[in-house]
Amino acid sequence: MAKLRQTIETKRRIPRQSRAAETVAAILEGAAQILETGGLAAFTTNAVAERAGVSIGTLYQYFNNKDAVLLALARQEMEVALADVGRALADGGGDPSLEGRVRAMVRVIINAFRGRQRARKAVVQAILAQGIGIELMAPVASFIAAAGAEVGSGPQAILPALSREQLFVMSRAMLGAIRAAVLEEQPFLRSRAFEDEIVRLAVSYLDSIKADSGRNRTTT
Amino acid sequence: MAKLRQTIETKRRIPRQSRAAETVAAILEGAAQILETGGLAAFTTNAVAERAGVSIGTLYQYFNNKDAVLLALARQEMEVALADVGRALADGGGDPSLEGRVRAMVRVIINAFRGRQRARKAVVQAILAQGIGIELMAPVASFIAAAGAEVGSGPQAILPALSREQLFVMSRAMLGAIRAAVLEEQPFLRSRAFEDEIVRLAVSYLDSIKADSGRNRTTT
Amino acid sequence: MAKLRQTIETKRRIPRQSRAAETVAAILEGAAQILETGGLAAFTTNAVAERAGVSIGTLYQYFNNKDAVLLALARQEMEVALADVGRALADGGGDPSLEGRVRAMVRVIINAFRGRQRARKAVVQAILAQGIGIELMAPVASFIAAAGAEVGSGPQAILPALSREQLFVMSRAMLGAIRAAVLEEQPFLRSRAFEDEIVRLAVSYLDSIKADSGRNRTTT
Amino acid sequence: MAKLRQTIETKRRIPRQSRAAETVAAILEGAAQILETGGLAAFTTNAVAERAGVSIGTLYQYFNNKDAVLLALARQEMEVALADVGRALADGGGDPSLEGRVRAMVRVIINAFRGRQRARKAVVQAILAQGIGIELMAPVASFIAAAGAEVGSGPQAILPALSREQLFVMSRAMLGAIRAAVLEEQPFLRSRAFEDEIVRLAVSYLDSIKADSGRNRTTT
DNA sequence: GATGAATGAGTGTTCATTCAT
DNA sequence: GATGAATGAACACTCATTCAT
Repeated sequence: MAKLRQTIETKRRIPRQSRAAETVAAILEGAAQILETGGLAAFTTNAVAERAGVSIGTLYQYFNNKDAVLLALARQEMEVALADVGRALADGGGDPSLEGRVRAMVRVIINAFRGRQRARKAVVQAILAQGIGIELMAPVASFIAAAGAEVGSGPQAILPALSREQLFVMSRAMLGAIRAAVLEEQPFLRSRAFEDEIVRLAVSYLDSIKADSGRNRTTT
Repeated sequence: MAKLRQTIETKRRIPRQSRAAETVAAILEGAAQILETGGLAAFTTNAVAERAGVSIGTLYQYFNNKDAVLLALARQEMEVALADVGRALADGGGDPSLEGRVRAMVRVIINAFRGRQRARKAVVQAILAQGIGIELMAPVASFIAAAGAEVGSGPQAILPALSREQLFVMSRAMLGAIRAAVLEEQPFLRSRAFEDEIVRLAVSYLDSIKADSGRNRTTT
Repeated sequence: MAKLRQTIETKRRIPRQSRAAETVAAILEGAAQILETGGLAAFTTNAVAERAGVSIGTLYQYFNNKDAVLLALARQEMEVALADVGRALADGGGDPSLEGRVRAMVRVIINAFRGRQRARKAVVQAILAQGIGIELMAPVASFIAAAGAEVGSGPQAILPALSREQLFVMSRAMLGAIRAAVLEEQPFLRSRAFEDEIVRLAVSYLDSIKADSGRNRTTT
Repeated sequence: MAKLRQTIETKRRIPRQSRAAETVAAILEGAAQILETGGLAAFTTNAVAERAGVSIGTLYQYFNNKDAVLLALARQEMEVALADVGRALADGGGDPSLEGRVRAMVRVIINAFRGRQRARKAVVQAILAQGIGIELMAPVASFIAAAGAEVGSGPQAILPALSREQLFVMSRAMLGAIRAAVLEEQPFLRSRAFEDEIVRLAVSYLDSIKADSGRNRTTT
């Protein structure tokens, strides 16, 4: 990390050829594996290159510096997670009620944190350690905001539009509770009781907002 | 950090004499200042020793390794924060209602994270980066649990006893949201709107539990 | 060399103790030996440290970076050379005439270039490769200027004050010719004939200036 | 540069075809531009190839290694400079007197060093950094020697034949002074005053030789 | 012939830790 | 007990060079 001279710029080489694309994929996979196995402490460029089966020079042909690898990995994971959450919110896994959708999302998030736990943890930490976190979170936030708005609009308009702070509190509270359970390796992580409480947290919060909103509107 | 060869063991020297205690305090203060000024990247043992006004050799006379310094700092901060939270929950800062107590606690936590923001952020990250986080969080969790139980019991029993999962979800959700705001350096961290939403989160959740509990009891 | 972040600043540690002074001396001696043996290409910090009999860490405790070592070596050599030239100019080695003084200086310079030829060459090149050359040359130039003025003043005022360009041309012409003979390993380097020609170059040039000066003054 | 394993040998490919010749020219032009823009530090084979608009593989098809490119560039520049000096000495730019010819030559040399100053500086340094300098200088020296002899002989024999040492001292003194002005980036490089002094240096030296020579011949 | 992806030895530099004084 | 000079393993990163396509 040290003194990263060239921050997030263009990658040294834009992979046009299929071989190059494979190489990039291999490096990211190697990076994830290293993080998973040894955490951030083991995440050295040489280790990543070796695990990826490429030379250190090749790694640097595609990534400006160590952080760029981490950042790319973070983006990749983000996108996958976002798509999953999006699907969950869209249909609720068969139960289109507010509770159904929230419950589907909770399951997705728990599972997201289960695979490659350490890798994700390391990525999150590393990202936050720099200023980049906020930038990366932006799409997540706007996505959830959009999804929230969607849930809250339509014919039976379940929800009013959420404020910036409300969006933040709800998303971070849920994520925080789930992440803590994962990191602390709580035995009830996969239990129905835990899932119920997360859902209760979200639904009761949204209900409270709706109630307030209604009161404000009909104050006549 | 690197290859920390000796994990958390016994400190080399237990400060019994006043001068020794002062030295330890100076080192921890130096550590906090370094973290505050330059973040985790600037946190080197040599820098800490210099800022503390002691030699590097002296630092190693009181701390086994770099991590031990970080850990000691984390413990120190924890204890202070815990005492503050305890006081807040006990009286609600003048408003003994449930909402009053929750609001008082939220303020305390936010403020706890506010002073020396960067130092705390760095401590949190560093602690999480190792396995130590869970161990350190344990007393906090149990404290909040105990406090929660206290709030929920007694003469006017505002709350039913919370289940293990409920205590976990509530405490971690609140802490998670606040911590995220700190780590992401959200501008609304100190705003009334943010505080309101945290309070809403906690109160609506507890209300929901109470409602359920009532229904279960008086099956009507 | 690469991206020297901190240019010429304060050394990391100012050697106060005798041991430290010895270490610095050992490093500079090691640097000179490495340059002498393998030229600039062999001049790596690790090689210097090893030759000096210290660890690489110790080297960096006294020098900010690779260039700082080179610069310190250059300064050291400069000072020695300057003192020698100064003595030669002062007394002419027994012959206080202009020619006597110039001849004494020529001998000193030839000898200066003979010892550790490659080391000096490398130092000069390295110094010039950066912007530092001019800065370093400044004291040399002013010294020669002062010496020249001294030679040219006094009772029998042999010389008028030299202009900036005249000082430059005379010093560089002499140095250039001698250096070329050294670098090209000319067989006549130590011959009387060569010395005579260098002296002729200097003396005839100075005479020409004196003649011009006289003409300008007495134009009535 | 590093460990140049294969020194100056035969080029891999002698450009016989026009396209090949163009490629070589493009590479040398690219090399000059890179040196001019970023100095020796920026002079990497990849950078040169890219600037030249060819692939790195193609560069290595025409040049054995990095140094070969530098050497070829140096030779090219030398030849041009030599031709210019020859013309200057031949006619003196209209003033066929000794001073006229010398002045014409000085101007040519200064101008030779002026265009693409940084590129030339880098070439000179790089060349000197290896043992190649002497080899390359040889033709220059012998050329000037021949020219000097020519000036000093013939019908109106302005000069006696110069000795080996005299030729050496005169040519190297002039070149040395000019080169130093270029390398040190002296502001007066293009000034009339500087040119005057170089001319004075050469003419006064030659006059001194002539005077001596006359004295020796006509002991009177 | 040309390409450019891949290589990997090598370099400068940091910093946790030790131990002689 | 305190000091701080010394240590050296480890790391991020570069770039000359090769060779399969």
